[in-house]
Amino acid sequence: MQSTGSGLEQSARLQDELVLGRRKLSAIFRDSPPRILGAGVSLGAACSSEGIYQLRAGWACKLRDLSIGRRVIVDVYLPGDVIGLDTLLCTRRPEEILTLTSVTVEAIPAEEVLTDAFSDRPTALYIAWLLGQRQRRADRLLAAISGLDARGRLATMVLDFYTRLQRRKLITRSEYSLPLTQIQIGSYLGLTVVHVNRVLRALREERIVNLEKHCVTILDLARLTRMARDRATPSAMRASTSSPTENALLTVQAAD
Amino acid sequence: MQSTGSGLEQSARLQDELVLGRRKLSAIFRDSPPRILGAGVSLGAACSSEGIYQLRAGWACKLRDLSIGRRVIVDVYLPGDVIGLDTLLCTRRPEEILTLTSVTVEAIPAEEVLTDAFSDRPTALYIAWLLGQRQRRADRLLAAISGLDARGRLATMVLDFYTRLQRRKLITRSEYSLPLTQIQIGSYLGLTVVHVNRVLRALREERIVNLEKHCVTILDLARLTRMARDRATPSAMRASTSSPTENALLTVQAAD
DNA sequence: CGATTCCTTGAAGGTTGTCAACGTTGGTGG
DNA sequence: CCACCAACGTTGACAACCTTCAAGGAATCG
Repeated sequence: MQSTGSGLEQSARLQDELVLGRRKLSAIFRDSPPRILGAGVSLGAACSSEGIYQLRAGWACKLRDLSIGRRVIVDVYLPGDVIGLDTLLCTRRPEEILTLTSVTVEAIPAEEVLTDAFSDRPTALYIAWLLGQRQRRADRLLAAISGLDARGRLATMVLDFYTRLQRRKLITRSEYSLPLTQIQIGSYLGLTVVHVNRVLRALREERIVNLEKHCVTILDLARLTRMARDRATPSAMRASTSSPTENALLTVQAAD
Repeated sequence: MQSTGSGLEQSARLQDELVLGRRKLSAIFRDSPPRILGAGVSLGAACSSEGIYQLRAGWACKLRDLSIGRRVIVDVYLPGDVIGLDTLLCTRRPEEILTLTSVTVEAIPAEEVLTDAFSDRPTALYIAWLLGQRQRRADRLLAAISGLDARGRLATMVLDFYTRLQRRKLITRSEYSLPLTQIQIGSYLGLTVVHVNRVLRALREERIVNLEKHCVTILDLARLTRMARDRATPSAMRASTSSPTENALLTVQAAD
């Protein structure tokens, strides 16, 4: 607000409201009986009614068709994630969610979300926050696929799941279970199975990260982080000494 | 849904509410004086207060850092688009929006969005719809970059802007102005300038699409659409005759 | 145990990136 | 008006990365 000094106070109130919204949404979720589904089934087919879901246990992913017969994984959901908010208000194209493991989910029918959740300000705010969070995940993945090579993408993925699991207190050590097959990893990162396999072997031999039998062990967090940031290009150091003509996007930014 | 017959009626009411929400949000936007900015400036720097924006004219894009010195374009905004909703509730990391042309924008300060917009149900619904729309844009781009070669990505981009402009009645013929430089196109599609240039020349020579001097002319819509769907792989036709062992993601889907 | 999927590895080839150089454009100031 | 400069566009040669194709081994499930 324009009234000076209220910034911090408002920010704290926003936090409180978001926490309240989360509690309220969780309460609605708990009203529905939790369902248990096997691995490799479609959420839409399993739960007849449209709506949103929350994973209580297990992993799932969102698929998107490229053409007939070709589909890509565009998002991966971990325990605790809320699924389906982004397509709730989209009339056409029902989203396709696939379970990666056996899962337990709670669901809220679409109508109930519209009537109950959006009428309540804190809940609506929390939903918007969840949507923003999913968007940031998508942007991060997009940037990784668009700008990094296979090693960088794999490093990004491993670190992303690592931090998300850690933030939810689902792991403590630098080791976690990754239910994706190599085929699915390839579909998620825009690579072929063959190449995923090769790069994983290289990372294991270099003792950076071990990914075997659906189990990830981070061996060298520092190098892994560096790989997810920089591209392994020999000319990277030349950037500092490069002539006054630099990258355009950089230049425009520098003009700021 | 479970109450018979009310499905259609509810869906119609939802549409009405979204239209109402759009009108209300537009009204708030119009309360602010429109600003005119030059090309290549940061929205955040130009408008001191945090908040959301609506483009009335001109193009802009959202940048994301990969590492120091490397940034990619993760979204492109056209006239009419609302910007900044996804980071509104994200405390850290102010987003970086860059104008691609000179633009006129209207802004709503963050506090005002939180107090006014979210307290009103239709407006909150419309904001959620906008967030979902942006998410679908991101997913589409992600799928294209992850699964298509350079030709397919360029085709997807050209078609995407085409349909978005058309839907807003900003163009009628199959021709529009594209303010992105080839460098920026590369940054958006995960390609280098050199390669973007080569592929554009090929597409021009094949009389599929002409992209020159920031002006796009679609010459063969059918082939362009096909390129954005399928990957130009000689083995694509083998899929139909391929052995019982198909792609895993396909199989899981077929099991549904 | 068979069957299916997944994992693994090699060889070959295509797509894309890198490097380097030059042409083009648009803006600025002498 | 022209020279100059910076950013952008264009092209060629070469290398790196990644995919495709093929085949065999390992794991999983009924």
